[in-house]
Amino acid sequence: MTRKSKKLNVENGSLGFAQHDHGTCMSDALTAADARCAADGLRFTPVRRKVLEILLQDHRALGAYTILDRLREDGFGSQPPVAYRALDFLVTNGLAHKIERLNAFIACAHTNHSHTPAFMICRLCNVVAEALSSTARSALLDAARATGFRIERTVVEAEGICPSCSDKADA
Amino acid sequence: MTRKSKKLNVENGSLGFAQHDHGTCMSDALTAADARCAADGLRFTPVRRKVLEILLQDHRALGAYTILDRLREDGFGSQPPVAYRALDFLVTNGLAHKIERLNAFIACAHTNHSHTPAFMICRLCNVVAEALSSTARSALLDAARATGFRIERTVVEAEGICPSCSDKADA
DNA sequence: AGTCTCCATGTGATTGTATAACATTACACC
DNA sequence: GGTGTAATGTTATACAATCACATGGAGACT
Repeated sequence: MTRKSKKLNVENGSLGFAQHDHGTCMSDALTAADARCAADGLRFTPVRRKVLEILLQDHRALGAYTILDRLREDGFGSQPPVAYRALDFLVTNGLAHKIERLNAFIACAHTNHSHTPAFMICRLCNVVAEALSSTARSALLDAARATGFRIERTVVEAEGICPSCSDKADA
Repeated sequence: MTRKSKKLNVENGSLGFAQHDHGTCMSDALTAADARCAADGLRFTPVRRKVLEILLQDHRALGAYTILDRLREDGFGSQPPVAYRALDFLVTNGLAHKIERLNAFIACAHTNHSHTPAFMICRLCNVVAEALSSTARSALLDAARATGFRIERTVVEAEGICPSCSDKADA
């Protein structure tokens, strides 16, 4: 119910909650996406690539209209469907995820594995970390099986305080 | 958004997708809410009570504007904040939950326990079942502890096909 | 070559979701 | 009564998502 700041912004690249080499992280992800699309016969068009680049630039979740603003700056179409269609492509093909809690999107951090991700969202700095949570999912599957519910998709998101913000608060 | 086509009365039990006596279910929940608010010194005002009644009437998740329409029919304020503030009160005090996947709200099915709920959402009939999934939560907690992340809230939602719709499809 | 089709993109408009900001009223308490 | 706080009313707007339709380009095919 609480919405933090208007537009989500960047300060330093942080994947998960650890520092990393952002340059290679980004180019690696892009080449992986290239390979993946080539292998599966998917068209990795300029808009789609650009949106993925935007998402990779900071590891925070970005709202569709923030993405749209950046697309416009780079000369792409400026109407909502441009962003939403690209995002839909990326999400459908596992290159990005939607964070339902924030109505926002983030680049996938584990492009290689097919996975059902879980997210940890820091409500102070807006960093989002992606975890591979097969355990949480199997727990859900058990609960579902008991009632005969057939799961097709799962949303697992935790909101709280990341280690870095926790340290700052202690100081 | 939320479809209303189907119908009203019985469909979803407190756990799983069983039938139940909706009349007593509803009045029980309301008296429980009364007691809870009295005990905690919370003001269960007419708008808040009305919104909870609306949510209890069907066990589907309702969008804020659907709720707002019904409030208007009953002579309450008709602007968005009226609904959102009441919903915020109900969610904050555990009398209702927000389904992030649907941007919609549902009455709590386990008012007595303090719990971290998990939901199963049928994408065909829109019924939402609330499960008490301590297991899924503990799995998340483990993942969080490993990174030093401090969880304050969790969102666990599964989307799929409920038993009832599954049976219809087989027929 | 041509042209056909599919898919992606561009654009304008609209609907749905949520909050900001500020005025006013109801209530508890001294 | 007066004062402080919580709740409500109201206007306006920001943000999220989709519809509908027009355009254009890449590949397939003859």
